[in-house]
Amino acid sequence: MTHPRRRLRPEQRRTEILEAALEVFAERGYRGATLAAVADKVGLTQQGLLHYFPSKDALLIEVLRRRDEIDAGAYEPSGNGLETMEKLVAHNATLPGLVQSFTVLSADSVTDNHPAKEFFIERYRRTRETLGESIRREFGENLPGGLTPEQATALLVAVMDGLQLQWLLDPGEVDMAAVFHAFAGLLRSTPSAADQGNAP
Amino acid sequence: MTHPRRRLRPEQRRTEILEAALEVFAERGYRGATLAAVADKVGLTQQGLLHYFPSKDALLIEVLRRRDEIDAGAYEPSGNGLETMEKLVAHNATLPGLVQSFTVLSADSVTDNHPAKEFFIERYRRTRETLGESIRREFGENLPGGLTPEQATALLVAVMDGLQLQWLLDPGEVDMAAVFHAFAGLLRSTPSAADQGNAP
DNA sequence: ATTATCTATAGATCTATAGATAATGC
DNA sequence: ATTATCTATAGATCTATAGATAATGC
Repeated sequence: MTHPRRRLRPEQRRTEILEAALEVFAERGYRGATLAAVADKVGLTQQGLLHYFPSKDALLIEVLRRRDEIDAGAYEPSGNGLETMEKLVAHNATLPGLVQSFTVLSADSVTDNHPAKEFFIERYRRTRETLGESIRREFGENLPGGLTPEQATALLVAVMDGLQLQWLLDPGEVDMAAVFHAFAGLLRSTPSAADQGNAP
Repeated sequence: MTHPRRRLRPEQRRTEILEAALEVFAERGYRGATLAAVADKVGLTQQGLLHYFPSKDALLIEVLRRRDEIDAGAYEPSGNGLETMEKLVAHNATLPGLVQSFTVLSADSVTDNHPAKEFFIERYRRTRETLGESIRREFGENLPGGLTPEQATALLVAVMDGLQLQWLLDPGEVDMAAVFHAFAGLLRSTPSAADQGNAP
C-alpha cells in the first residue's frame, strides 16, 4: 500500500526544490512561506526537503544566489547599459512570477533580522557600480538634469523596481515596458545641462 | 500583588495601538508581525488588543486607512504636483520608519490573499489619477520623451518607491531627495519632443 | 450597567532534530 | 555502504474564543 519512494539525482532534486522555493517565497513572502509548501510542490515531505538544505534561511539565500547566477550571464550590461535595461524590463514583463519574487523579497529584506538583507544590500551596490560604469562609458559626465552617472544608475534601478510594483498590482493599468522605454528616451534625448566650463 | 489595571480612553487607546501596529508591521512585515508584539508595545495582552480590533487583518486595514487619512490633508497635490512630490520625498527622508512601513507593506500586498491587496491597488489608482490631473494642468500634453501625463505620473511614483527601497537598504549610498530632485529637474527642463502639429 | 482588560485555552501551524527504512552505487 | 526519504515528535508560536474581573460612568 505504501508508495514506492521516488529517488532523484541529488543535483536535479536541488534544482527542483530551489525553483519551487522561489515560487512559494514569491507567493507568500519569506515569513509567510513554509517549508512544507515548498516540499509539497516537489512531492517531498518537509523533513525530506531539509536533507538538502539545513534550514529555511539557508534555502532562501541559496535560491537568491542561484537565481542571480543564472541571470548574470544573460544580462551583464555589455556595451549599452541603457539598452540592456530596456530589454530586461521588456523581458520581465513576460515573467510576472519572477518579478514578484524579487519585488516581494527585496522589500521583505529591509525588515529586522531578515536573512537576505546583506544579500540585497550587496546586490544593489554591485548593480549600481556595474551599471554605473556602463552609463559613464556611454554618457561620460554629460547627463541631463545635473545627474551624476551614479545617480542616474540609482534612478534607472528605482524606475525599474517601482514600475514592477505598480505593474504587479495592476497589470492592466501600467505598461511597464512602455513607461521604462519613454524614460530611457528622456535620458537620451535631453541635452546635458551640466556643460558649463569643462567643454573643450 | 496584581498590578492595577491601567485604563485609557478608548479613542486614545485605539490610536496608540494603530501607531504600534504600524511599527511592528514595518519591522517584520504583515505575516511576520504578531498581535502579541503590538500589544506589548502598548502594555496590553494580545487578547486585550483584540477588544479593539476584531482580527489581525482588520487591524492592518485600519492602520493603513488611518495613516492615509492623516497624510491626505498634508500632501494633496494642490497647485504644483511635481513640487509637492519633491517636498514629500525630502520629508520622507527624515522618516525612515514610516517609509519602511509602506515599502514593506505595499510589496507584501502583491502576495497571495494579502488582506491589503485591494487597498494598495486602489491607493495607486487614486494617486495616479489625482497626481495625473495635476501634472496635466502643469504640463498639458507637452511632456518630454513622448510621455503622457499618466505615464509621467506612474514614473514619478515609481521613482519615489524605487528610491525608497534602495535608501532603506543603504542610506549612506543613496541620497533619495537629491536623486528625486534631479529627476524632477529632468522632467521640467526637457523640451517636449511631442510638439509636432498641435502648436498654435 | 457597561466595558476595558485579564486568565485560560482550543486548535493550528511551523521549524528542526532523531532515528528508521528503502533505494542506489560500488 | 551510502544516502534519499520517511515517521515521530519536541518545543515554539500564533490567532481567536470564552468567560472572569475590575475600573469607569451614569
